[in-house]
Amino acid sequence: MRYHKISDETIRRLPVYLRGLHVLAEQGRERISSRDLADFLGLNPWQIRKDFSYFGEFGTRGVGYEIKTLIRQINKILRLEAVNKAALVGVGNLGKAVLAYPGFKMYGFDIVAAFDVSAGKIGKKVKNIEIEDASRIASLKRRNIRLGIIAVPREAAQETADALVGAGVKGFLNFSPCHVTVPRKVKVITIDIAMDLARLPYYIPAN
Amino acid sequence: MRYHKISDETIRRLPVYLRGLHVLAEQGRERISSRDLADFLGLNPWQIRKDFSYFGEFGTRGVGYEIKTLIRQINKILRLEAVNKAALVGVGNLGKAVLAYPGFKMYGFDIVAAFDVSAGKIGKKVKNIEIEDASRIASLKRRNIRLGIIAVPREAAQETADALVGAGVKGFLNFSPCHVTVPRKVKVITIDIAMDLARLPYYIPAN
DNA sequence: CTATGTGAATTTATTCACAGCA
DNA sequence: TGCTGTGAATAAATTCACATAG
Repeated sequence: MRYHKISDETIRRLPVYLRGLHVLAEQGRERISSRDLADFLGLNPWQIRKDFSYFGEFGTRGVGYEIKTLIRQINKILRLEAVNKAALVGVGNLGKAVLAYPGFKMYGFDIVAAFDVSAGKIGKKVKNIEIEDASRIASLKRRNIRLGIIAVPREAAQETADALVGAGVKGFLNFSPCHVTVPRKVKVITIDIAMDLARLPYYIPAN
Repeated sequence: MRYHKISDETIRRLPVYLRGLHVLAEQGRERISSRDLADFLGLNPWQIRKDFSYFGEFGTRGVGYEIKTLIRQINKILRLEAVNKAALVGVGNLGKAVLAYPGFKMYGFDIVAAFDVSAGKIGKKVKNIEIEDASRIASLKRRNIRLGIIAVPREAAQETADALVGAGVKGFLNFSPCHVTVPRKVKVITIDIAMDLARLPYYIPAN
């Protein structure tokens, strides 16, 4: 294997592989071929082999890939080996759903703090996490929390992002439907569920 | 302008443009240049001009684009001109957040039905929508609902997808963390919020 | 004989650079 | 002069095809 910078598209697919591999591991499966994995994930075998080849040779010719090895390697590439602590800002409907979402654990995420501006929510507990005043976001720095999740109304998104960046947060998921400006070094991934729905009618025949 | 099949990447960006243009329109702005729009959205001007050029010439050289015209044209391309009715399956935490999410209205979506399997939920109302028994999904056919949103646990995702397809649903958002198999003609867009969070640590410097 | 790993070919997407219109 | 619209150039991603290892 030669050196390659792993492309963003490959990085985007790694969690997809990881998700599928975890399901297969739970089912007690130990090995899988690129073809079977492709069928399971709805992708194609070349893509999978090419992606895997970017970060090493883990398969056995004539046999396939060992699932545990793959999981370990992908976790390593994505830096998911240690637990990643994250903070949520905005405990509305979406924020609560995020707190309750069971899927983060598989990737080693732990949401350990939650903030809101509403006096009615501050001090209450949701999923065993006490909601703190959003003005205390700065405390994330000494708590060594480097990931954030923004689930506030659009108008408050930029100031929330600024506060998180000020608190030393290095990357966050932004559920607010707008672009937020951050320093070059900070990574933002924006999710807008309505936007994804919005391109569905395009793909549907007129009648 | 010559004929071009509009690429999937361009289609993916159209809702982003739409979202920004709506905000600008609300602010009372009437015209905008590709450069200013690019700054506002965190994209670059060439991309925007190229994308717009795929479906017509709407700008005025030396001036820019009229916001209302752009909104109308993008809505037309994405088939968002008429109201699109949608049905939700799975009224858990995420499902409730989806029902309460205000962002769908901008794109002309109206969630008009909700289903769940839990006896404790059936018959109750959430956001003015009565939760129906999931076994009644077939009724979507005569109600002429062609879009679905799946927010059920992974184990139930495939059977839910099958039920929706059986009820004539042509496309759906899948929030369940797995691939679902559907006929060629049906479009599925999968959103897994944990997967997006999972690629964040990769982009964050080790320390 | 099977399934990986990977250069090469192809396709697709982005960026550039500038002609042309207001 | 300012900004659009778009071919051409570049870059990136996907797909193929097959040599190679077990």
